[in-house]
Amino acid sequence: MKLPPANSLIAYEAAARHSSLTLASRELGVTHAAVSHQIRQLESWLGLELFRREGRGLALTEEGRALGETLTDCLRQIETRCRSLRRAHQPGALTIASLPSIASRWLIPSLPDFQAAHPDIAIRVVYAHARDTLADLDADLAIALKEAKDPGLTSRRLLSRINKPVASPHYLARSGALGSPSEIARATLLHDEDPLHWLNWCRKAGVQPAPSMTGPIFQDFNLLATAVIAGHGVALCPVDVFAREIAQGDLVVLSDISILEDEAYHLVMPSWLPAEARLFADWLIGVMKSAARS
Amino acid sequence: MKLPPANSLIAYEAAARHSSLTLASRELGVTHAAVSHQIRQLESWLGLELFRREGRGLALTEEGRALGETLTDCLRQIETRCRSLRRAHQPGALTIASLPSIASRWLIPSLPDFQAAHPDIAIRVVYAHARDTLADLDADLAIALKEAKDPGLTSRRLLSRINKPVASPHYLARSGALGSPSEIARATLLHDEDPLHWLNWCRKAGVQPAPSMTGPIFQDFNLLATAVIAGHGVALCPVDVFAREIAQGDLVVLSDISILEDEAYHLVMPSWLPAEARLFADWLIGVMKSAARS
DNA sequence: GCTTCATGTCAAAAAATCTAACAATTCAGA
DNA sequence: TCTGAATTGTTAGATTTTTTGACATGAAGC
Repeated sequence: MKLPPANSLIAYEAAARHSSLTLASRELGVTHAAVSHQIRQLESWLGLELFRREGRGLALTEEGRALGETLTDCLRQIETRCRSLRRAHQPGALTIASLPSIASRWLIPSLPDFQAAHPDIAIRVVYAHARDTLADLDADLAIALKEAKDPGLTSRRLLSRINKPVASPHYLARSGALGSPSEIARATLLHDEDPLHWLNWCRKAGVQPAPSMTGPIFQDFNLLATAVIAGHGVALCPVDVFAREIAQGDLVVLSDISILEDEAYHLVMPSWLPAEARLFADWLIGVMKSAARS
Repeated sequence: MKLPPANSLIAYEAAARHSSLTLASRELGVTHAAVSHQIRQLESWLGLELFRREGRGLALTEEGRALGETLTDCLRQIETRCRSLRRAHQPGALTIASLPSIASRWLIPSLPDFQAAHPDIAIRVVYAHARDTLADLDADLAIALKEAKDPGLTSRRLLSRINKPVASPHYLARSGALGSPSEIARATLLHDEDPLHWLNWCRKAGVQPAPSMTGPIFQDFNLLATAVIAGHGVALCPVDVFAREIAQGDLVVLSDISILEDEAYHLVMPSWLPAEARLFADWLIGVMKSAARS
């Protein structure tokens, strides 16, 4: 294998990603002069221009863009691998990043079972948001909405994200039965961060959204969950996530008209996993499977 | 992005690939001590052992193997990209590595058309063997038997490799018509490097291979081609490669019993191509397509 | 036209990498 | 069991590379 000087590749990758020597130098913790040198070195090794210097600011050439993409891809992959190895060495410590909904409804309640079976593995759970990637989170495993396409990462489907309107029996007792979409649309609608969800549902159900569309908006999904279980109104919830509450009659599904039926919750992890993490991943998938059966 | 020292990764990759510091140091053109240093550095950055030192020789730990694989993959990808960029800069010079059969039957005969349309692009054709990879060949494009699975490489199917028995009209005039498999099996069989091909064909046709199975063996496919056209005997040839000769009656297909019907010739290239190379690739695919139609 | 921001350049300083020589270990064969 | 060849480990010092800091240059915005 005959590669350009490795450090020049690192420097170039950062510079290409930022389209800026200054930002790259800041990221790398060196001066801009150092980055400039490294890039010169790479350019002279390749015998071509990677940037067009345009006074203030850099513009990537076509070749530069191509190289930058490859480098970003590959380095990110290497970074992911190094991270997971590094953590793997902390014996028996495991960090799981999870969307709040799955964390509070599935992960935390089931965790004691896992702990009982593997008391030597220390589990740490951190919140993840929909946009976070595994690398950002500094976690061994992530529960996310999107499958990872990055090579070096593997995804396993956990639960469907299919959303239907649900309410508590208490609320229904007060409001009267909500049989039809138009009755639902006139109820107190509880929103998560994205008010478009109810709007989409109404459109799909073919009903006019009522003025009360401007119901309470809950930043955290778990606040919404608490509110709907407490009987504050009707919420659009992923029914698989609330399978237990629905089975026990604490929540009632009001309609089979659904949104987000094509999305799903996924477990995202590096393709190579240390033993503890693999153990945990298999266990979690098992929990979800048996839950889906029941 | 937070990566270990880049040079230590390069050194480790080579050491892991060879399972040897000495071989790695030779590849990198440094002393073994230097490689040893780099690997120590990487190990201490990661906080784990990558090798178990076993007296003479190294044994990779599980973590070491995992990291080594990722690194080899990624670095190879980067190398391919750098190579193609480097060559891209040689203005208008294009190297095509081709299997001898395609080179002499399709590439060389069609090349004048391309040259006429693009007189400024200098084409260099080199021989490739079935086992060579694009990176080994130092070429912009390769015509090979296998699709490239390496990310960063793209493959396009060119021609089927389906092989059938063919002979020249002269030979048939001398030998009499060869209508049945058993008659073919008793003819003078011309072999390429792999005598198993005729054996497989006989098995498929349900006939006993004759003692004359020990016919002439031609190292280079083009020698075989010359021999069969000159009327020396019957050869198993990829009919698509000889489409022109067959259409003009210089070769006659003796049977529809075929071997290698699932294999194909492919054009293998980096996913990103300089303009000239892309031009050539599109042209070549066009030539093959129009040939297949006629 | 002046200021600001970003990159380019250079020599000197700092840091890293590498080498050379020797030690230690293993393996194969005498 | 001994010996020699092959391989890795270790160290201090030499070498090379990288980085810095200070200043220069050029473009965009006011």
